[in-house]
Amino acid sequence: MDTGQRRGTRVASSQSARQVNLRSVLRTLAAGEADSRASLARVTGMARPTVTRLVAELLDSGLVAEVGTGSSDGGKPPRLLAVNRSARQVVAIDLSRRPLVATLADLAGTESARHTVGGAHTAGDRLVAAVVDVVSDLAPRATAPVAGVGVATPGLVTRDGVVVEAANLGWHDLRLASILQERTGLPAWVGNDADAAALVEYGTRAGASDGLAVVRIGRGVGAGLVLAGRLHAGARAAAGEIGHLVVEPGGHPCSCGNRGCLETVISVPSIVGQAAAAAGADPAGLPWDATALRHRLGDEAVHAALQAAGTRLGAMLAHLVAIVDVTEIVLSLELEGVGEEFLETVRTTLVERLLPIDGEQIFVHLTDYGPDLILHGAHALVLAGAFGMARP
Amino acid sequence: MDTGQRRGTRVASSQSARQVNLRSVLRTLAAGEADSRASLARVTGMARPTVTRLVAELLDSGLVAEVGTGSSDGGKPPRLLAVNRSARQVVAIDLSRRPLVATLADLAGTESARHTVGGAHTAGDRLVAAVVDVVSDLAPRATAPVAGVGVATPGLVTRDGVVVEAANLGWHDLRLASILQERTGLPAWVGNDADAAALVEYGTRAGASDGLAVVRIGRGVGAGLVLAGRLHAGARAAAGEIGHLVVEPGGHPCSCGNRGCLETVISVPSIVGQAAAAAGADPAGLPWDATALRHRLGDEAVHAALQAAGTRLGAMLAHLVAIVDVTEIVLSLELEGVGEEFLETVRTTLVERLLPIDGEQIFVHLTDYGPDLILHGAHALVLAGAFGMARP
DNA sequence: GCTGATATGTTTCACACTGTAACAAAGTCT
DNA sequence: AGACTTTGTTACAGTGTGAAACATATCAGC
Repeated sequence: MDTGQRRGTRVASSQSARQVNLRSVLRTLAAGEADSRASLARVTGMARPTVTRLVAELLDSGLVAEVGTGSSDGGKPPRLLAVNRSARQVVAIDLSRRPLVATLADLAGTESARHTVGGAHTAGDRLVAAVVDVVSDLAPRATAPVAGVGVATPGLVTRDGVVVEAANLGWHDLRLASILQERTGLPAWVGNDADAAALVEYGTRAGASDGLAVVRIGRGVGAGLVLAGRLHAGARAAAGEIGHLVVEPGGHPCSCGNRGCLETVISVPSIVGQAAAAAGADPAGLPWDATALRHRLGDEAVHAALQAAGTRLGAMLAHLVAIVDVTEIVLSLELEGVGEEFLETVRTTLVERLLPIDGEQIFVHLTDYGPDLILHGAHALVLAGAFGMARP
Repeated sequence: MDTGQRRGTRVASSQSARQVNLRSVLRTLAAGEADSRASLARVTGMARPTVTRLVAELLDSGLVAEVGTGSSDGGKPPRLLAVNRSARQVVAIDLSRRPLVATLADLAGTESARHTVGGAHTAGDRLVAAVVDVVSDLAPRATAPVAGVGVATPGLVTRDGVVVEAANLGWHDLRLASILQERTGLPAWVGNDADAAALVEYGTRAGASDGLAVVRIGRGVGAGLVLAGRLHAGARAAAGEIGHLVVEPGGHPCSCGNRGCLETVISVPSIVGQAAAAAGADPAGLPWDATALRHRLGDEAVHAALQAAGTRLGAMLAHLVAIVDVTEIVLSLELEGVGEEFLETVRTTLVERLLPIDGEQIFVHLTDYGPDLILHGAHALVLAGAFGMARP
């Protein structure tokens, strides 16, 4: 299959057309939009013999299996097809956490191994080596062919897997995808952490017809966008880098040198800090857990801090919706114990800031993946790159 | 050629592959990236015989012509090829102005006829009829085959040419592209006015590698986005509809019922109104011309109003850049006589609101097309739809 | 001025893929 | 049981690309 992550003029030959059709069949099957050769032909618009041939190749490779016979509809009963999710395995790596987390899983995301490696401050070449090592360790344990390696990392990442800038990891213009491919012999896909998160949410959220945004709020703040069914990285791979957008000129100082960046208002340390300040407590060492904070600082202080953050987030999301027109927004909040109340604050502000009709159609949720969101995103990078599959 | 404006699973056959390659050749030639069969083969990656065949078809259709012989580079000299911009004509219609403006022009945009038709309040079915009429009037005057009709309209427009909502024109869920195609017999492309503007600016701005935003400021405010080389319409065709985003909660009342919408701060009527208020004058009947306003209201009042609008616009653009990461922004301001000073205010705010490195790489210009920007956009809709040509 | 080298453009042919038509297979309905 | 329907396959024609060889036209060097 295609190793993905190239750009530029691509020639259309009969062979490349075949790849397109092959992916189309696999994607349609994976999405559950068809379950037999005949229904595949109807859904994809291809002729039945063509589908037969493509399915034959997928059966050969093991990616698809015949799983029984369907009920007849007045004629010969169809032979049911399904993607064999255990036919390949995937190495997924989440570099947004330190130590990094890596898993070996099948196509459905069922884990068979998990590693957490590296000190909290491993960076630069040593981090590259650590990544290569963990792949070299996990890949041989696979009980099925390994489809590839997916890496989700903070920082700016181009479509072809070059980490333009990841200050915290000490990486600049690092051709990570190529390096991994060379040193591990496996195809590799590298993406920004929020982008990867957006990809996996896009694949699993029913409502996300062709657009979705994921907003990650942890130490920093970042967003990932799927627009028109594709990851949107931006001209400089900086799309969704909203953490250091100044939303309160003259506000609190930020690590970047400016004042009033979004991160100074809605990052988890900021929220915790606000709550501590309201309660007159020392912010240091406080847990990233709203329930625990309420016990220590009192309901009111925590509530006020969350209100402030939710309002600011809602205003930012209103801008996001007005500009790119996504209808699904998924939040990944590293502050535990935050629920519906916070979401309501966000939604209320969002609606207030948009035209009434506009705001009503926007859905804001919390992610269902919890802290493993990015890891699943790394997994989804491989699915999308190697098979064109949006859903796991 | 393809009538464009469809969506969904598209089958890849050898014939569709040929269309892709044919467009690739034409686009490469139109962009000036190649000028002979051999150079086309190099740039597009196709084999020389393939290029010869495709070029033969383009020569047959008259779209491309042999324009001479190039200088030899140690071998047989190449036979130079060029797109024949007078081989086709295009009907372009701008519905953002009342009365509407329609032109007949060749592919380069050279006009051979121009009509302004309809009263200032023509709407609904009568406006549809007026559009059909103007096409029926212009098309027969063409001295070359008409490639199609391009319509740029305010409101929400889907990719397949359905006007979902255009309140001022009295249109709701109007399948305008299909209607025009049926009643005029010509292929038609319909797009949002700001989107069309973005398309033509994208085609002609050298700096816009793969992303660009056009922000239109007139009676209302709207933006058009080209992302990753494609028009971005959004999930509900509402991308770039930033006019009624609330940026000053509790601010001035807006026609939409809310308060503090962006339009209440930076639309031309708002700017004029602000200047009038500062000078203690009656805003009614004032001209949309900064120079004239300075004479009537004094430098200071106009300067202050422009400063306020420029600052607010800069803040909005900072959000735009942080979210979608475009590096080129083109402004279309219907207030005459506004120049570099205003742009500097916008740029300064933009840079202040972004990370220093980020802001430096963003280019903000005024459009060079003046009031005909949207008309050229409508023209570009046809070029893009019928030929896949980004540049006129 | 002739010869070899070089780049352009065309012809010929093999190869790959899709779609149509016809057919076999395995059910349902009357 | 026989007609009908739907599924899946086989055979073949049509269309398109690419590789190799070839014709063509110029430059460079002797």
